[in-house]
Amino acid sequence: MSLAYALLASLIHEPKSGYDLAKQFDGSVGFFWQATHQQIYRELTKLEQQNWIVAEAIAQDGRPDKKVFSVTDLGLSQLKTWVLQSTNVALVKDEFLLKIYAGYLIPEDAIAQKIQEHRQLHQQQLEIYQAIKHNFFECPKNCPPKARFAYLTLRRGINFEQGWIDWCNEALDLLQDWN
Amino acid sequence: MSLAYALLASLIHEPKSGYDLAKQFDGSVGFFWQATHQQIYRELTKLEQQNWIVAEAIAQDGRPDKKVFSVTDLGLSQLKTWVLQSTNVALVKDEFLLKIYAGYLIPEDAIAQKIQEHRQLHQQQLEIYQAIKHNFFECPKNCPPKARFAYLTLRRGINFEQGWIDWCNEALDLLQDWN
DNA sequence: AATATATATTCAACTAAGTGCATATGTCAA
DNA sequence: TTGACATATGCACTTAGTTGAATATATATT
Repeated sequence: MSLAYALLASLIHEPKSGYDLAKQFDGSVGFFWQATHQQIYRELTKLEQQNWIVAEAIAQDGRPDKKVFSVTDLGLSQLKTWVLQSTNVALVKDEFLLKIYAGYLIPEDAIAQKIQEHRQLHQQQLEIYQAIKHNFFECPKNCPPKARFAYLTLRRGINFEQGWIDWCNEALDLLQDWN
Repeated sequence: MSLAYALLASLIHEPKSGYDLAKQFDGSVGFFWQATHQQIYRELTKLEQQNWIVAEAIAQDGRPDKKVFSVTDLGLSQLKTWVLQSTNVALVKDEFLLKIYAGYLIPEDAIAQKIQEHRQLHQQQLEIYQAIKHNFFECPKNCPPKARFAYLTLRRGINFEQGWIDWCNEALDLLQDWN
């Protein structure tokens, strides 16, 4: 359902093939929406039938042909309508928190180790975001509007990862404190 | 897949009926895992067949009978095994961020309003979490281990909501600044 | 007396999403 | 010259999740 709009948002940013979309949408939309290539090709077929997007066959020398999709006027107006609609807060579905909740069932050093591993994963993601920030958004004020809004989502990514790291540190302190 | 373990984690905390589980699992697991009552009853049937849980029929005066499920030894060991397994970082799927990403397509005051609405929703959730904290976790050090781990998940909820509120404030400032 | 709300469970049908495999073409390196 | 990797797309199957309704009992409200 939202996948359609995620694809439109990515394609309007810049036209691309299903293959390109599958590679994490473009390393940008992919941070807050993902889908397998199966889902993407299926959805693209649907969107093309509805005339929300059009395909252009591009012959490539060497590589197989690709179909580059662009958003139509109809697709653009559908996307705008959707963006303006009210949005519910996304539900959190997090296996890790489920495991923390049941953490009293396993040895304490095992749970501490899990938290440390988790912190490292978020640390890595934070570094990715910070690299993007320094490479592309040194001065977001000078960026065109399109990039500014992408920057806002990046800020949320940084905020999110830092939040996890802070929580991991706090949780490890509390575990120690409780001993 | 994880639903099974979410149910086990909730049932081991305290045995309950499908109906109880459906009411947001118990206002606790429900903050980081959700399912409809359909999904829950279906999964409970499966878990009972596998002998991971057992049902006890409770006759109630007035109300219809209910089946109260408890986790078996087999179920407990399965849950423990699962908790110890490695966990990937949960993928973020967030419609709101998708809309922010495409925010340059709509008028700026419309997007600012969306951010304000979003901030209010997170503010409300934060207040819920803080009320739980003050009512049940005034002194988590004195709580039994089971409650301590629930407290850790609550801390993450507070951290998460505060993170969103901070981001909303920052985003609104940036939008103003860019004008 | 009728309506709404809450408890408690289940069936059927559907859509969305994910896994695995199949099929092409071509590059590059061992 | 075989094997690994990257591009590029698609089908079939399975599982996960949603929607809508049906069934049953009891309390509270209007």
